[in-house]
Amino acid sequence: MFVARRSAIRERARRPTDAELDGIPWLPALVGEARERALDALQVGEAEAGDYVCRFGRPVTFWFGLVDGLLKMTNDDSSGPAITFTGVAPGGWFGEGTVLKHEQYRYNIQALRRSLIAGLPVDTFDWLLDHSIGFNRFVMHQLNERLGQFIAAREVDRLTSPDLRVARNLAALFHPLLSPNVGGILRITQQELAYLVGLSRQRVNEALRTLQARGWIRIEYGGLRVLDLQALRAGELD
DNA sequence: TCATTAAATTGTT
DNA sequence: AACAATTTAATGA
Repeated sequence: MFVARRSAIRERARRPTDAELDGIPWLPALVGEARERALDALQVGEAEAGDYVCRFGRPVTFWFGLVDGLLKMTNDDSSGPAITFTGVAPGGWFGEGTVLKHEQYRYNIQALRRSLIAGLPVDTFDWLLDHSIGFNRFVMHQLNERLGQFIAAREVDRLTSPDLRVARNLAALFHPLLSPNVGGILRITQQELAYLVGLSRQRVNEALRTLQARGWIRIEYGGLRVLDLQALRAGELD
């Protein structure tokens, strides 16, 4: 329903299971009718690596969240090279800005690996905004945090040290509020991280070893473990 | 459950 | 970019 490969739409949306619902961080904030409406309207769909969840210029149909997998948010690459803005880890929801204004999507969301996407239709989103204080609180908090993210991203872009850029990007992926479900371990390959940060895999590999030597992370097969989130977010090297 | 094989990921040049 | 080494996943007895 809402996952497209190239231009073909694949129709495979279904109702979320209980386990998948547990991965939706704003659901506990809803009570009564609001909760019922949300449960009734929520859909989930699979996205293969490389699939687009939403594309630049398309009309807004859903507010999206990531249940499992990894996504990246990029700009429109029709007039230049693609630039990755940020990664989305499980538990993260995105697009509320454009959903609020009923505009077109201003970016692409692409799956970096097989992912499970949840979608809330815009009309349900609107209704919840009008009727649920808990929902408003979540969205407002989310907007505020995202603003902080973009300000921080400008600092990260200025960093000359690849090691620090990798560190800050990891910290962003681990953001506890936008990604509440990533407790301690982040399953991301060095190749994926390279795409995300905009460095070669070799350089990312080297950076990760530096960070590991510092005791900030521990490299594991197919992912890594964050040992010192505070250092990744603000720590200095040398 | 274990051994074998294929696939994915990491480490190096 | 290519290659080798390592780890995981899949398969079948």
